[in-house]
Amino acid sequence: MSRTRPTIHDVAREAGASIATVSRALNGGVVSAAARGRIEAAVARLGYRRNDVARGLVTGRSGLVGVVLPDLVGPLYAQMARGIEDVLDEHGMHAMLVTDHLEPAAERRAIELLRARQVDGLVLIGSRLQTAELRAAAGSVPVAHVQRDGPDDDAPQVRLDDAAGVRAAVEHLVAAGHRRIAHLAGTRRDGVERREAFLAAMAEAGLEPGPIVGGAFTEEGGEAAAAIVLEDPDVTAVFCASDRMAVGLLHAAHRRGIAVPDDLSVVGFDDLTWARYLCPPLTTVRQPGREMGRAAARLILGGAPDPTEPVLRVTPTLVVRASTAAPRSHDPAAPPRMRPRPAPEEVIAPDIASPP
Amino acid sequence: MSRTRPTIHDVAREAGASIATVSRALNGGVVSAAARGRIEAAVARLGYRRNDVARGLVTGRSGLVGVVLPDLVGPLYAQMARGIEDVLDEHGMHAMLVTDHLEPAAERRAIELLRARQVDGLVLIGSRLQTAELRAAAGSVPVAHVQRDGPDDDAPQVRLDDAAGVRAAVEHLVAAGHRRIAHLAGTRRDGVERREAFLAAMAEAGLEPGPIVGGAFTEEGGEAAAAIVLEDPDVTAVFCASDRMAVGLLHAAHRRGIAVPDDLSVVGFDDLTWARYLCPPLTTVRQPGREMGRAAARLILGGAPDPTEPVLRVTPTLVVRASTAAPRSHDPAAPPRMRPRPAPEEVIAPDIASPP
DNA sequence: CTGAAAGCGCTTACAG
DNA sequence: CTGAAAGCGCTTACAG
Repeated sequence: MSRTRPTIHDVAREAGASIATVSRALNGGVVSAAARGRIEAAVARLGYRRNDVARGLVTGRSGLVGVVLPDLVGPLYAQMARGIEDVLDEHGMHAMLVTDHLEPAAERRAIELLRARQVDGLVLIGSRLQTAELRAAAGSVPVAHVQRDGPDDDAPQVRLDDAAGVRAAVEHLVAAGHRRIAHLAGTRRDGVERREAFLAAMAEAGLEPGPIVGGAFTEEGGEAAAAIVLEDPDVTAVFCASDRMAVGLLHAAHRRGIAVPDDLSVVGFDDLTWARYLCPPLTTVRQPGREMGRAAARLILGGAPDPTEPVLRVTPTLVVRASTAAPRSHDPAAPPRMRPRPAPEEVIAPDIASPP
Repeated sequence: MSRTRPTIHDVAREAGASIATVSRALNGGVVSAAARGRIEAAVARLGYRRNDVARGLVTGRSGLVGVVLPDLVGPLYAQMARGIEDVLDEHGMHAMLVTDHLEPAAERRAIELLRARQVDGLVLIGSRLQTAELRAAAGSVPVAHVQRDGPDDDAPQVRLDDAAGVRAAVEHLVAAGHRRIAHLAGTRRDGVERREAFLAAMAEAGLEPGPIVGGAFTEEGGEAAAAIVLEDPDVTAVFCASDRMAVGLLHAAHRRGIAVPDDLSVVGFDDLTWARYLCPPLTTVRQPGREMGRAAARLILGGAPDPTEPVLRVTPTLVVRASTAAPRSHDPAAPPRMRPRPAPEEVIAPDIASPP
């Protein structure tokens, strides 16, 4: 049992062939049946495995696609990564994932690190880099974007059809009878696009938009924005630019004794895995992360992108659950809308002793 | 603008030095200040980046740790991955993540793929492989396990102190006044260990264990198991081996009109990110995934493991939320426990047309 | 402090 | 069908 792993030379010696012949046998080249047999036997006997790093050095292809994404813990990006892996797998390639936590400096570092590892392509999720910064970091490595946050250029990208999703959400609320609809808007690029789509959809419905409050795409952002929106007593529905903001809104509403959906209808955006478990289960626009990942991987593998239309749009789906309903009729005799409840308690046990 | 990336030879020529000197300059070796200056200028001018693949070939170290994990979409494993990256980062190393979706064949493939990429170590999360299978696949690459599902051997591993978590959960329920406590048990190894810990904790409390039903660690598994457990009218509390099972139980209880926590207290296990958003927010045992990942990475980087005690135990925390309360007193005049409610509706909009 | 040379483990024309 | 040779981009003793 040698300490060091067998190389192609060991196989060649064991099989009585040259390393060139072993290499050909290993890669499906033309080799006599006899030689192939001896080589396969030697490989098995030695437990030989090809060193893909050395191979990549000479072929100039690593078989790796670098993926930089904000994080893995939010289910959406993880689903995108899964979609990328789906199609890479079909091509015998693999993904190398690096997170940047939405920091441009970290994104640049991630790209350079991936480049140093000789990735054959790069999928950037939610990239914030400008065209020039990106060119400097990625050099000549092919890049495909998913829901790019920075400005477009001719790099191929897949985007959600945000406008279609927003329109479906607004139409759903309008059809239910809502007239004054507020919006919790995100400050990132897709948040801005959703906000514009919200305004367009409201105009299309012949309605004045309700209050619009911007914030981070997070629970806290949603809670802060909700505090403002809920001041307006005529608002009967809120469209949130993300599920996480919707959670914050749900909290704020609960705290103020506003019942969802009886007093207030709420629509989210993304359909994160837990959206169906919320209280009440959230009506939301589903972002098909896995498919978006698949599409991006195909853009990378597909070779030259179509320069006339580098944007591939993916269509979202409205999922109707229990957080939306018809507005309560404006009966002045109806019970007051605000009846404060205590905040939900959460206690973390100070300590659990391990057994000694 | 050359089509091909500059190599160390280009830098050497540009700087009027040998590639050996350039290499030393790049790696912090002894180099005259003058040479260093010329080399740095040349690197900047050419936009040179070291090829880490070539470097790895000669140094025999890739700077990569392979991580194989069940999936990325469940937040727990993603958190473990994040913890691994935390400490790898501190050492200038990186993780390469491959998912196996709980399939042993996929796990073996993942390990071999990672080995072909010359990873310097392997972190296996929830590995199901036997000692011999693992040895065959991993060869001489150092391995550290997290919550290994297969049998132990002398490979270093980090495990949750499942028993301590279970004990805290049971003590919490007993202290609240519960006497008949059921258990939804998982069938994986940690599920079995939690089940045994449940029996031990009940015995310690001087109580008969309530019904114990096994199932998969999933929402469906929980729902199926719940159907059986809820047949027992004396059960006032259920301890679930995972949060996902608890979700299934919550659904089943809701469908039967059993109020949580008024009629039934529920405790989960894991504290997945959304556990706090459940209806009601779930009391659960928090599994510190990120810390477990950190610990595993340290095990890999730390060199020789301690063969006398290869298991590193991590302590969980009980998080008390709103799904547990004192049992309702057994007043025969109390309203009946069962009042069926309609299942929550979920409708997926058939289609959203994209703009043409 | 510096450079020529060997070598990491492979693939790929090029002759035979 | 097969092998000797060159080379992928780097690092590292070894002399100087």
